[in-house]
Amino acid sequence: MTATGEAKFGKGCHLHLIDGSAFIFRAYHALPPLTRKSDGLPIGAVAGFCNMLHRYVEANTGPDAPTHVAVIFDYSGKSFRNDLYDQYKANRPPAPEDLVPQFPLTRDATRAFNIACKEIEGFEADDIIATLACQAREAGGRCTIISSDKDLMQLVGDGVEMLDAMKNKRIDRDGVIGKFGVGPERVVDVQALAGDSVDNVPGAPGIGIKTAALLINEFGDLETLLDRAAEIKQPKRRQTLIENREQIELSKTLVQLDCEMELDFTLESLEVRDPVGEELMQFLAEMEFRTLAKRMADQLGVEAPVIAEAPKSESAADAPVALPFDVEKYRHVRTAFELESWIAKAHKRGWIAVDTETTGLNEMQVDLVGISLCVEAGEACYVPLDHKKGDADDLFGSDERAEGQMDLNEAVAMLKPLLEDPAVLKIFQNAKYDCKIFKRYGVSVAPIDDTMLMSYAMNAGIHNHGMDTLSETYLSHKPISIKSLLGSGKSAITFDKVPLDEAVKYAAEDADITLRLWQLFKPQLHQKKVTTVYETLERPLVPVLSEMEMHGVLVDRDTLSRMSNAFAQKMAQYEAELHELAGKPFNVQSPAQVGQILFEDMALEGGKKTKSGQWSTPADALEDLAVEHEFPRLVLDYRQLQKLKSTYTDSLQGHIDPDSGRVHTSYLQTGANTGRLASTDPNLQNIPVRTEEGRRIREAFVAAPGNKLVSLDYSQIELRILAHIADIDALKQAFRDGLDIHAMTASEMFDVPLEEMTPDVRRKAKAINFGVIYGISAFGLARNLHIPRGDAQAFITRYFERFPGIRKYMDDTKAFAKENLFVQTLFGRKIHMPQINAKGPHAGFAQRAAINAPIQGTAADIIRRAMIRMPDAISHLDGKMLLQVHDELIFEVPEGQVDETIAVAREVMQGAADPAVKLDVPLIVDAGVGDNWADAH
DNA sequence: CCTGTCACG
DNA sequence: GACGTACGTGACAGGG
Repeated sequence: MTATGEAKFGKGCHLHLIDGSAFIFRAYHALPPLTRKSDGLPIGAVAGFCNMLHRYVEANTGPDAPTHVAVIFDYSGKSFRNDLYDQYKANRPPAPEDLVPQFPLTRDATRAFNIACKEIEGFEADDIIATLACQAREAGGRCTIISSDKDLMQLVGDGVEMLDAMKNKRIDRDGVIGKFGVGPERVVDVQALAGDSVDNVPGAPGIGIKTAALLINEFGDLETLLDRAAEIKQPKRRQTLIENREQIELSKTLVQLDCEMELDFTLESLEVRDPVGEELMQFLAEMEFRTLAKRMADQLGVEAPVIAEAPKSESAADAPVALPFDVEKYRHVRTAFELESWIAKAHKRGWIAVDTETTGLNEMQVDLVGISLCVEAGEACYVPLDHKKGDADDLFGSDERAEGQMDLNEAVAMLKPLLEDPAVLKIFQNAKYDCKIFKRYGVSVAPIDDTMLMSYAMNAGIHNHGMDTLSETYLSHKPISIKSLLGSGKSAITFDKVPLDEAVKYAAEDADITLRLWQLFKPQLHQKKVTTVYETLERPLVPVLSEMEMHGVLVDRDTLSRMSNAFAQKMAQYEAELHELAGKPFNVQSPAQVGQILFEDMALEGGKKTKSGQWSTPADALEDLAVEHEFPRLVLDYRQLQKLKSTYTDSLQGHIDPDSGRVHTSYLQTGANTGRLASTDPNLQNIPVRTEEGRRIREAFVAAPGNKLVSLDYSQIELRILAHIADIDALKQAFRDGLDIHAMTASEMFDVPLEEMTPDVRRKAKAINFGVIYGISAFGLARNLHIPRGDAQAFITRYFERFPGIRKYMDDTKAFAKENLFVQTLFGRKIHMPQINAKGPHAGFAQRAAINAPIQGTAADIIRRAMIRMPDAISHLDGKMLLQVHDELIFEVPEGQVDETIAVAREVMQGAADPAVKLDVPLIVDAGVGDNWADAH
């Protein structure tokens, strides 16, 4: 646009009138709830508004460019129409909270672009537009109204046209007739009759645009129609028009635009002006619109302003002011027709947040109850599929299906193509759970994103990653608690018994939250530099773990049952002996009672109390007493059996799935801050191995007939990583030479040649090696080795003399943690250490954790990489990866494929760091084979 | 629901 | 100078 000089508006002039409110609302709904980085001011609508203005200016430079332009706004508050009819626009919901502060900013934006900006108290934008359009027409010029508001159609004709900027469609006289069935001059008549539910214009009840147009065309105009209403043949219509004459006439005054307003400016003053570079830049800089500022600066040939990157904020206090949550807006999808529109929306958008509701938490057993979906923040639905009828009289509920539900199979069949569509991203909170459920219903969901894993990649060590925590921390919104729906304890119900209206709110909210978290987290992954961690270590692990868990491991119930009986017998025997020794019956399982007998009745020395004032009786304390007394020895033996029986032989039987006959653990991908997995329900990562009696429990973990269990484990992986990270030449060389690393350490420390090494010296060195990994302390080492603290300190001092690089690593790591509040693995995983600068007794704790985390975490990353590559690597074989125990992978393999599987899997594991990290030490994997886990290990 | 204890890497 | 300490997990029992 170029300035044309001051001249009278007239023939050859072309006025553009932009409906500002329409721009604002379109901008608001088109963009996510963006906020100004520096202070959290919502600016999404302003950003969209500016982009639209910019696009508008760009599009209007040709020969048909406007000579005059103005953006017209509604004056906030009531207009003269409210004086005529107090219900006018009364059912309009108030503007969204985060939009309100943006209204004045859009005026500023308009002025910054050097475009005339007009609003007048007591009038709506439409009236100003009408007045200006009429003036332009009378002066012999043209006028284009940029709006899609149908109220403005009454102005079209004689050089006035409308332009729907969204669809880039011009509306002329014919367009109006197409829409209203009458010419522009009669549009008010039709509107007066048809009314408008959006603006709350009453009109004539029962008469819509079609009928209104018919009547107006028959009678010519509204006044004639009302005067001759008695002639109308249809009795209903006749009666309506006669009875509602006053209301219809009022409606006409409401829809009739005012063309004769007094304006305090002239058409000429609206002449197109070029933007003033400095003013525009100042505004864009204030708003912190970097991209647009740069683009406009280039176009105008001025310097782009420097806009400082605001410090990244993480707490709820400066979280973005988002769209408020409104459970009333969530939809209950009852029919295939309705579901279809949500599916179409997802295809169009390219992503969808999904959440499943089920009858429980065990993915292998529970039934699907419903599915919630969300494509746009604040717009979510729930598709109930198998809810039961609530029945207040029946304590046990009813098995009858509730009304208002789609058929489950039909819904799943409709969703399957979407959930499997490689072009549509499916967003979950804890994807593994939902993917396993869908898998059981024949749907293989892909590709996925997972807000829980995103949070874990970004914030491990800062908070947990459950939906409640994430929602409260980042969205400042406390979700509906599942407890409030299900209750707790014995009287808890399952989700299929939850009334549909409550279920809709809860379930849809979960999908809404998931989508909003995703919108927030996705760009943050880059900012926090953990995209690679998320993309290569977290997301691809989901399908791998899903498959392992669903496959499960075969556990022999009879073996466990026999062991339980044997344990029970022995325990009864021990218990009798203990009661005898105590001289009275007591509960052996109660540490308090055991402590009382030991330290009060028997008056043994050295008893310590716990924080809560009870006698403390941990195993190592009893171990010391057991040297001289029978009672503590028996308590220890009893406790061991009790542990084995209750935690393993008894409870594992309860975890055998009745359908598969196998045990399906669940891995928590975000359970350990270091990157390790955790295993629950049951925990298969702590099956006994250290004692002979405990190890026999592993005999119950067996291979299916014709198969073997194969175990592959990394040898000394953490020490190898320490040697690499701390860059200790002697250790690295020892690993390259395949030496016994503990013996080598002992040799270095105690000046004993390798060939003269005694087991006891080696044992001490081994303890020190582990101590180093854990962030060694004299106290810890002393306790572990049962030696005086002074001796332990001497060992440590000696160790650091021999391996000064280790001390340097420890100091450097601590310093890095204190400076950055996190430490990192070799693969870029961040483990946050918020306590690292704490004073007092916590200080040492956090420092040792900081030393350990990069080592443990790097090992965890390596085995994750191996697991992610494993399914493809062994896809030509029939064996399956079943379990992971931190440095060990367990497979079930057909007998004939054992050797080949070991060869392939070993290769994958030993090469798992490549090519991302080139380790200075080799990774070595040991393998074992057997009919059960005890033999395979 | 919290604490103590103990199983694993 | 005293304090309290090996790192990371989960499950179970007892006891309020």
